[in-house]
Parts: sequence; structure tokens; C-alpha cells
Amino acid sequence: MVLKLRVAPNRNYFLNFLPSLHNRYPFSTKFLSSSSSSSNGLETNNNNNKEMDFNRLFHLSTKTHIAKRLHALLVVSGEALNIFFSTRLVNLYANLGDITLSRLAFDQIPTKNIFAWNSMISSFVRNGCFQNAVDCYYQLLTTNSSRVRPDFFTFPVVLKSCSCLSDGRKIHSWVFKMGFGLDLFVDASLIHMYSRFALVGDARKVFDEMIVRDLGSWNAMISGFCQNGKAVEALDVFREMCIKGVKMDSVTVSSILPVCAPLNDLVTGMLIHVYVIKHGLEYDVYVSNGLINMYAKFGSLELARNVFDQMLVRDLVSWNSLIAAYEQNGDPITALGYFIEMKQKGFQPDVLTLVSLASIVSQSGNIRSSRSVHCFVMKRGFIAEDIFVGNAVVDMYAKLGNIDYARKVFEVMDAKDVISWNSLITGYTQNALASEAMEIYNTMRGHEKIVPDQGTLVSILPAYSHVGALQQGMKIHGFTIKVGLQTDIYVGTCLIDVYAKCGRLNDAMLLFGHVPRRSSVPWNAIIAGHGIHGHGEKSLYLFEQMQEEGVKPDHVTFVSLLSACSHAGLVDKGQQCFKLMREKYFIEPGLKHYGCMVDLLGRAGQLEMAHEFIKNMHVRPDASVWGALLGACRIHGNVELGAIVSDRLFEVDSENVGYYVLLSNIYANVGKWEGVDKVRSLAKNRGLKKTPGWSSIEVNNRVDVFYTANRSHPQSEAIYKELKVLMDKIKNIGYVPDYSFVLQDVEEDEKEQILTSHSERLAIAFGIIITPPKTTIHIFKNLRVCGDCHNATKYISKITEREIVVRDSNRFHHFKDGECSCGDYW
DNA sequence: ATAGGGTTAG
Repeated sequence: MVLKLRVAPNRNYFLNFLPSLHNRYPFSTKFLSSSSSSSNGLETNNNNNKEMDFNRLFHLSTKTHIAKRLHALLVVSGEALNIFFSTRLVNLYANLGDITLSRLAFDQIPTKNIFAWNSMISSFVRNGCFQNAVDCYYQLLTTNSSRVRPDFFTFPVVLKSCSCLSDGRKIHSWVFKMGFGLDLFVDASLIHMYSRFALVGDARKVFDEMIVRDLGSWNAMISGFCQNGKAVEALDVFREMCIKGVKMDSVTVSSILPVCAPLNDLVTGMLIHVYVIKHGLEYDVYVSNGLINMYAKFGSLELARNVFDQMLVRDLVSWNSLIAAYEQNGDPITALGYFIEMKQKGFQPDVLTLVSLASIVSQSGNIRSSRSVHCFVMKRGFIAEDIFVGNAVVDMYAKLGNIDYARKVFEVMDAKDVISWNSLITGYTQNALASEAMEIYNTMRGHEKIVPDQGTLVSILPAYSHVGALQQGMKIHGFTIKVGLQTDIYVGTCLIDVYAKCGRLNDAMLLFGHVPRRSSVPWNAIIAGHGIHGHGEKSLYLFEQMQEEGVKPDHVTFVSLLSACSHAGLVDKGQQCFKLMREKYFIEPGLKHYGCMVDLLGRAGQLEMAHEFIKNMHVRPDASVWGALLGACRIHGNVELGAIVSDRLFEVDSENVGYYVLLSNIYANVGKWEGVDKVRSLAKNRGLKKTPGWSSIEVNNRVDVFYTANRSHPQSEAIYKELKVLMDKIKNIGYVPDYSFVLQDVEEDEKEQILTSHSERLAIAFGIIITPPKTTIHIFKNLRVCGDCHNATKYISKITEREIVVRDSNRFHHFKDGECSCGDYW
């Protein structure tokens, strides 16, 4: 049967009559020779309409299998060798995303002209095969035919595919030698290429040497600056372009929009939006996506959402941008809603979606969802491939407090950059695992390629503050000066915190004088620093000064301030601050503020008032609030209220051993041993173990740690001997052991032994042995300092004529000449 | 039949 094509074939013809051909292989020359004469061959109408018919077929080929049938048809009709059609096939397959077939079609062309070469090269580029594109270009250069030379069309594509700078420079010199340098397209590509390798200077040089420029040239230069973070230069070129009367288009707009936020220039952004609406550019997805991102960065979620709603066509970037907009503005619930909607609309999440998703999960604190995100990411192998996703997952687990998982993911990642390390270090610091943070930081310093940045310092410094590692902190201080980060407010603030928490308040103050202080961040640190040293009046003074300098206090400022008041016993001032916070600065108190207030009233002995205060709270009190009141009950020996409070406390947190210890303290203090037993068995039944108390001291760049009643330290014997001598001496001048701090119901001499082996005393004795006379001793204790140790230390400071600075989990105690800076109020 | 310049991240 012979088919005669009297009319141009349509889509149905294509689909219904050609499957057998397609199955037999589109490129076979055997098939070609047999088909031109034999039974199942096709005859095309050999008239002048032939080309038009194939043109239609090219247009109809929207899927690879249809394209293959067209290819087969070309073969059987003897047109496969036609250079026009075969070149179009190369492009057709490439546009359908099948670069292998495209390449095959190209290879089948016996005599390739420059059109064919250009098509092949650009096909590679369109499919992201940049190396193949460059290889193909070099192949073109070495081809025998002297007629086939690169032309104006060749260079733009090749430049786009340069994966390294040396290729780019080589091609630039070719362009120059062959005289293609004055072409608008070629020059725009050169500008683009140099910008991609962060050589904006070279790009600018090409731009400046251009005699004629079109919109594409301006766009290339503007985007070159934008993508290298040179926002000001980008806007300058943009303005110059406007002055020259060149009208911007959607490409200009989508390049320039991302620099509005870094420049904090919402006005320019909105003016561009107006222009966009006026010229109907909003129907371009790039433009609308750019607008969504810009508004999101300014926190204008409604405007971002408006742009999104008005879009006729949305792509993955639109969805990602909207999801990230809500996620980054602290609304994970809405963000998650859009993620679900996006999936319902059939969009496949990509790496950027997952980065947002990980943050959504950590913000909403949902541990179960974190597992599914992790699985999702693993299934696609993203963790190994994409540093961004891996880091986001590490960060997610760290923020959820699941630091072991964070560590596991970190270790599975193939490639790690400085952010990966920072995320893990921050994870450890924020979960109060300072020594692990320090260990990771030290490992990181072992990798030469990883250079610590601002984020690294901000992640490790709080660990040093936490354990009082002054010398390590000072090392970092030196480093910041070396790399020019000493004026960075975040690093500066962390250093202020380190000095303050290591007992060097003067140094902290000195540093405060050198850090830019227009933001509340350094103020909060220095106010808190004075607070933990018991200098409440100074904190209040600094707060006054802050207001005078026009710096707006935030909720952290008030936490620092209120806790400063509570440490110094400034009850009235504290209450005034609390009032000021709400009435002048319209800050609603959070749990931390309430906790400070309860602490403030409770320590001052206003237990009932504190209790009333809790009852009137606007939010549900958590363990820290009840814990503050329980602590006050301990100080003032109020057993009845203590029992009531602990009931409330164990309702919200039954896991924290510290509170059981506190309650048993209250009972032990008044000799109610049955109460002590009850609490102890309660804690035991719940499987809780007492946190071991330890104290540390940093001498000569090393930190020695002492555990209560432990004799494993190499100088243990000398330490206990020294303690014996000290105890005898201070008893002579009036020290009387206070056995109420001993929880065990044992004989008196045993009680004294227990008190003497408290970790802070071991550390102090060690300090006295190892440092020269009259040196100040700095001790760090992980729990609160024991009342009897506090008393003993006062006497020790007197007889040894030493200053002893003890930092416990709550505040500082400066012992000097038989007195403590806290005035026994803590 | 072939060409340049564009949006999202930890």
C-alpha cells in the first residue's frame, strides 16, 4: 500500500500512521534505501509545498516521540540530508530536552556548515551541558574545512558556556583578533562572562569601550554589578541609562529589584513597581518573582502576596519566593500552607523549597515533621549534592535541640563549607554544650580551606562565655583585629559578653566604647554584663544613656535590665522598668520578663506578691517562672508556699532535676527529712539523676575541672591538705559551718567533710596552690554556689589576702577582704 | 535553520 500525501499531514496522521516507522529506528540508512521504493514506503508530494509541510510538522512536534516520527518521515522521504531540516532537528531535540538525540542528529549531518555548528553549541548550552559546548567549539576550530569559521552567532553562546576563566580569556582574545569585538551581542556576552567570574572591572572595561550600546548592553552591565553585590554601582549605571533615555524592560527590572533591599531603598523598589504596572511588565514571571522577593525582604508580606495573587502564570520560583517570604518573616504556619498548596498544584519541590521547609519545621518546633523533611531530602540525595540543603537540615535539627542528628547529617555531607561548620557549632552552643562546640571549632581550624568568618566567631564566642574561657576568647579578639571584624556589632557584642562573663567588666566596658552602638544589641550585652556582677545602678544608668542616645530598647534590653534589678535587689526600680516597657515602648512582657519580676519580688521576700504576680500573668507560666518563685521560697525558708509552687512546677516540667534538688533543699533546711525523702524518691521514680556539680579554673591557658568530692585530679592530695589548713584557719577567725546545706541526714563531722569537698572549694584551693600570692582567682561553677561555700569563701579571701571571683550559673560573686560584692543577696 | 542581558537560599 502506498500512501500519498495530497494534503499536508496533520497531527493525527502523525500519531496514527507512523508508529511502526518510529519503532523501526529513525536514522537507519538501510531503512532509507528500502523505503524509497518498497511497499511500506511513503511518498511525499514533491511539489513546492514540501517545505511548508515539514515546517508545520516541526511546529507540531511538541513531544520527543512525535519529533522522532518527524525524523523518520524526513529519512524515508529522503530529506534527512537536507542541511536546513537536519539543523532544525538538532534544535528541536534540544528544545525537547533530549541532548543525546540532538547530538546524534548533528553527527548525521555529512557536511556541517556554521549554522549547524552554532545550533549544536547553543543546544548544549540550553541543556546546561557547558563543557560539551566548549568542546564542540574547539572541535569547530580544528575542523578541516576552511570555510567553516566561528561567526557573530558563535561567540555569544560559547562565552555563556565558559566554565573557567582561562577559556573565557582565550575566547575574548579570539573575538578581538577576528574583529568580532564591536558586535552588540558579543560584547554583552563578554560583560556577562567577566561578571560571572567576579571580574566586574574587566566587564566595565568592555562596557566603557563600546561605541554603540543597546538595552542588552546596559542590562548586562547592571546585572553584572547586581550579581556581584555592587548595589550602588548597579544603581549608578541604571540611573545613567535612564538619563540617556534608554527605556528599561523586564530584564532591567528583574536585575535591579534584588538590590533595593540591601540598599534599604523601598522607594526605588516601589517606583519600579509603578513603572512595571504602567508598562504591563507584571506579566513577566521574572519581574513578578523579583517583586515578591523584594517586598518579602522589606517585610511587606501583604504586598508580596498581592503580586503573587495577580500573576497569571506562576512558576516554581514564584512559589519558593512566597513560601520563603512567610518563612523568613516568622510565619511558618502560612508558609507551610503555601507549600501544601504548591504541591497540590503539581509543582515538584526543589532544593530551595527544601531549605525553606527545613526552616519552617524548626520554627514550628515540630520534631516529627523534621524526620519527614530529612527523609524527603535523603530520598533525592540532596544532602550529598547540595551544601545549602545539608546545612539547612543541620540547622533544623540543631534548632529543634536534636544535636546528635545534626551531627550525623553534618558527617554524612560530602562537601562542607564554613556555614556547615558554623551551623553545627551554633547548634552545640545553643544547646549549652560548650565543650563540644569548642571541640568542633578546633577541628574546623585544622582544615586549611575553611576560613572562619563573622558567623563562626559569633557561634564560638558564646561557648567561651559559657565556660569562662577568657584566654580563648582573647585569642579570638586578636583574630578579629587581624581580619578587620573588630567593629562588627555582633562579634563586638559577643566579645563584650565574653569579657563580662569572665569577670573582666572593665575590659567589656572598654570594648563597648569601640563598638558601633546605634543598635540595641551591644547595649543589651553591657547592661546584662553589669547586671550579673550585681551593679544594678550602673545598668540603669546605661539604660538612661541608651535612651538619651536615641537607641530604641527591645525586649532583650528589658530582660537584661530586669535581671540586673533583681540581682541588685532594686525592687522599685525593677517595677518601674516593667511599667515603662509596657506603657512607653509597648513591649508585651514575655516569659523571661515575668521570670525576672518573680525573681525580683521573691528574692526581696515579697513571696505573696510574687505569687499574685504569677496568677495575673497574660501567658501561661512556664517552669522558669515557677522555678524563680521556688528559689525564693528556698532563700526565705517558706516550706508551705514551696510545696504549693512545686506542685504547679512539676505540672509544667517534671524532668528538670534542679527543681527537685531545690525542693529537697527547702525541706532539709528546716530538718523535715521525711519531705526530703519524699522528693528524693519522687525524682528517683521518674528516673532523674542529680546534675553533678563541677567547678573550673583557667590557669596558664588550660582549664582544670573539679567535680564534687572527686579525688582524680593529679594534685588532689595537695588540694585536700590545703583545704584542711584553710578550714582550721578560718574557723579560728569566726567561720561556723552551716550544715543546712548538707542534704544527707548524716553525722556532723561527716557533714563538714561533705561541705569541704564541694567542687568550688577544690577549685579555690587549687587556685591558691598554683598561682602566685595575691593573684586574683577566677572560678566558674556550673550550678549555683552553695551558701556555706559562699560564707567560707569570704573568710578565705580575708586570710589569704586574695580577690576571689566566682561565677555561678546565675551571677558573679567578687570576694575581697572578707566581704562579697553581692552583699549576701543572691 | 543559529545569537546577548533576568528572579529565590543556609
